Amino acid sequence: MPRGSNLERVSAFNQAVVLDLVRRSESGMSRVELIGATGLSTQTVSNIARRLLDLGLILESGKVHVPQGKPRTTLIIDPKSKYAVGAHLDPSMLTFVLLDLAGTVVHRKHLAVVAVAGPNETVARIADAIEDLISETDIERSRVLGVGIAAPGPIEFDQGAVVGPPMLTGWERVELRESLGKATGLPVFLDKDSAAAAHAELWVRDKRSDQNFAFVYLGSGVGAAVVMNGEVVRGSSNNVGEIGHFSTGEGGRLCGCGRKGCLGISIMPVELVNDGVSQGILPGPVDNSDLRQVTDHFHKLAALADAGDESASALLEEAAARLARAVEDIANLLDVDGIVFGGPSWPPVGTRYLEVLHTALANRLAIGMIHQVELLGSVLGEDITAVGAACIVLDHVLAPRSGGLLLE
Amino acid sequence: MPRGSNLERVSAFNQAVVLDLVRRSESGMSRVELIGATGLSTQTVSNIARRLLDLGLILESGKVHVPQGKPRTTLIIDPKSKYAVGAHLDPSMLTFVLLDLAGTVVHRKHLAVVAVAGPNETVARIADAIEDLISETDIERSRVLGVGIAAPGPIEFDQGAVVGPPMLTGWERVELRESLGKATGLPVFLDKDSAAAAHAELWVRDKRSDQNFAFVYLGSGVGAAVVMNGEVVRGSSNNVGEIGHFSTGEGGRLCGCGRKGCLGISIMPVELVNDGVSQGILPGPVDNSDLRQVTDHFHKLAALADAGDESASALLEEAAARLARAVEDIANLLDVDGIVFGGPSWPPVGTRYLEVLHTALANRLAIGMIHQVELLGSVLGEDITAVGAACIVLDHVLAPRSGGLLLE
DNA sequence: CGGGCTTAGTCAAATAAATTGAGTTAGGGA
DNA sequence: TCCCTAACTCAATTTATTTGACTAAGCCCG
Repeated sequence: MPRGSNLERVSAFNQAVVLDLVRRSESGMSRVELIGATGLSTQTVSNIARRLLDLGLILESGKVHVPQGKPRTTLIIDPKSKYAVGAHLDPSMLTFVLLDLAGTVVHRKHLAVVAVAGPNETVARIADAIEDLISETDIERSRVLGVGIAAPGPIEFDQGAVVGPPMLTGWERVELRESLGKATGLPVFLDKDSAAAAHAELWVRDKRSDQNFAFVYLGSGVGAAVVMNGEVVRGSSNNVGEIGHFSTGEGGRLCGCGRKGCLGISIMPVELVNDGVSQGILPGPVDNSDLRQVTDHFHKLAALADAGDESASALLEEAAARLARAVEDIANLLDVDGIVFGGPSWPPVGTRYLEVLHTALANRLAIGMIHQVELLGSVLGEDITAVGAACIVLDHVLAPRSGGLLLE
Repeated sequence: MPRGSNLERVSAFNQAVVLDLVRRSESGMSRVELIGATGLSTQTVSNIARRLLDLGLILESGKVHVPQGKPRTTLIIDPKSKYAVGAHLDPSMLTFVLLDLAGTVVHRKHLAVVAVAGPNETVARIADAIEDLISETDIERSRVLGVGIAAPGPIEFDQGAVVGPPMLTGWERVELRESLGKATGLPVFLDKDSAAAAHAELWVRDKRSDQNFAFVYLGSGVGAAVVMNGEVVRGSSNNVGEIGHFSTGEGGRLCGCGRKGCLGISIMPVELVNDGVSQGILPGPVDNSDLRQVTDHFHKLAALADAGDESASALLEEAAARLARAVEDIANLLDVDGIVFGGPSWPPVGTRYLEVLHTALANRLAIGMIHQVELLGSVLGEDITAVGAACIVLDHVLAPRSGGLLLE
């Protein structure tokens, strides 16, 4: 439904715009700079600054001397005013981070996933971990805005439920948002791991409203997220980016879906590790259900390749080539100005994959004649998903969204 | 840049929202209905309605009697108040339509493309055709808001230039917007054929802000457009949807890019026709550069298949199967709630393709367990692109865009 | 070292939008 | 005919941004 807007919305939106600018600026912003950046009048910015100061969200820090005239008063975010918890429910590991308003990780925590534990028990363990995470710092609980939790897709966003991630047995339709909300007493935001990672990336990169990129997420499986005009695209059910069965051209491993060369099966760590074992590159056997062990072996495989093992390199390069084919299609379809790669499985193989990607995609992109398409590894490491989950909370509460102006 | 908003913007936006609702409603809307649909207050809607009446854009038509109380006054768009020209620059044909504000085609015109004529001469012919299109009706020129022109991608949107469509020789970097603007004295909007078609589809379908669909455009080649939240996604350079080299799995024709089974080469009419000729299904030879002839033969091929010719059917079904593979990937990536097919080459093969698509994609979509993904043929026929080009003009001038609330 | 200049930012009044509440209009039913 | 309801409008109020006058804080220069 196309809905109207009103003054209250405008006010809230403008305040969010200003707060967001201050929050994202490395070293604070003066009121004049905000005027330039927002297009708002002097007085409006002055009023909004006053309001945010009263709310305790921002602080007046030093002054910046300009060649002439009165020095500018720098406004900075008060990092200690609000916090957000981010959790990453990965089949191989549970990660928790506590972020302050400036986006700094204040505290973090890891927990092993107990495969036999059912959802109920796991939710209780997550709630306990979050409780510990907060209490181990001296932060007042009331300053915590909420909990963001990232899980493998697909998800039922409206119900806040995990539907049945391939690697988590017994997790068919678990209403994570409600149960975790009850257990913690905090607002809970559930989202896909890839979408969370894209939020983290969006936070780290320059915030420009004209940002268009796809985020390719490598974890136990593969997923993607799409960022258009500086916002993570949500799709009709918040399940954008299910690229596990993307076609990667001819040949390849036989996928469970009955076809060959699906992207997921071509680059999943567990598959590469199994091939590595059967080719005698890695020591075996590997228990495929023990994802911690798979991850370790995957790191070993990458290390071997880096050390010059030809067979290990060949395995990884075949995977990267298939990834390149999928990325080419994604870039051509979406007309992005960059593809960012990240996720738990990215760091060990990132450098190698990027080389293959650059070579494979040179002159391959349809929009190549109009503009460049950058290929980048995320600067964020293995915590990216949990950090992103916390960013979702911060963004939801604080950030200006284009739809935020509309009524209802 | 994240920019603020102000009251003036809100006012203009709300007015656009109301006008858009009235324009899209089949039989008009009363003020109360508008209040419900927009979330605005009684008085605001009353004021906006007054303003639009004064501008002559809407009319008070009849009254609707409700069980009790004062009857509702129906507001309808005044179709004759404004018009827009839509042009479709296709390698095989030039199409022109004149749309009124209600979206009805008031007048249309076709022109053969003269292959040997260069861009300059063609632009002059287009301008003449537009002049004729308007003057052949008794519509005042001042009521024409502008000209939308759809061309095969990729395009340079900022310069309003066609870059070099595969089928139009001599059209490297032609600044169509400027030259046509000078020739006609009207504002010109250049866009990709697939994006234009998506605009037309968006106009015809229920306008719901939660619309998410991909439009697959079959013309001389293949393209796509993406609609998210009721808006056509523009990408970083307005070149979303270059899916000509999408991978469609194993095998297939050898593409000019050196790989097999690219989507474009797999379903382009010219390729299917050539195969039809070489297999003796169609009479030959066919001059591949004469796209009118190719189109005719393509229709013949479809007719043969419909008449029961096994070889013709096999050709088309192989093409449809490859299209299905690409569509699966697109749907999974974008989490759309539907895929709409259309474009000049769609009508003859639509029914047949849809059957194949339905069968091929049943149980194939990752989001299938969350929600249905509809596969639909566009109800708009061969004029869809030209109509869409005109819709772009109307939308640009009249429709509320989420970004329209922001300053600058 | 004080006046002039420039830039940053605030106070107060004006403006413009939506909202609120009272009042009017137009029908149906008892 | 009177009462009730729903649709709509008029007038006053609220709330946001904007505009214009003013203050604050530094530098330059005579």
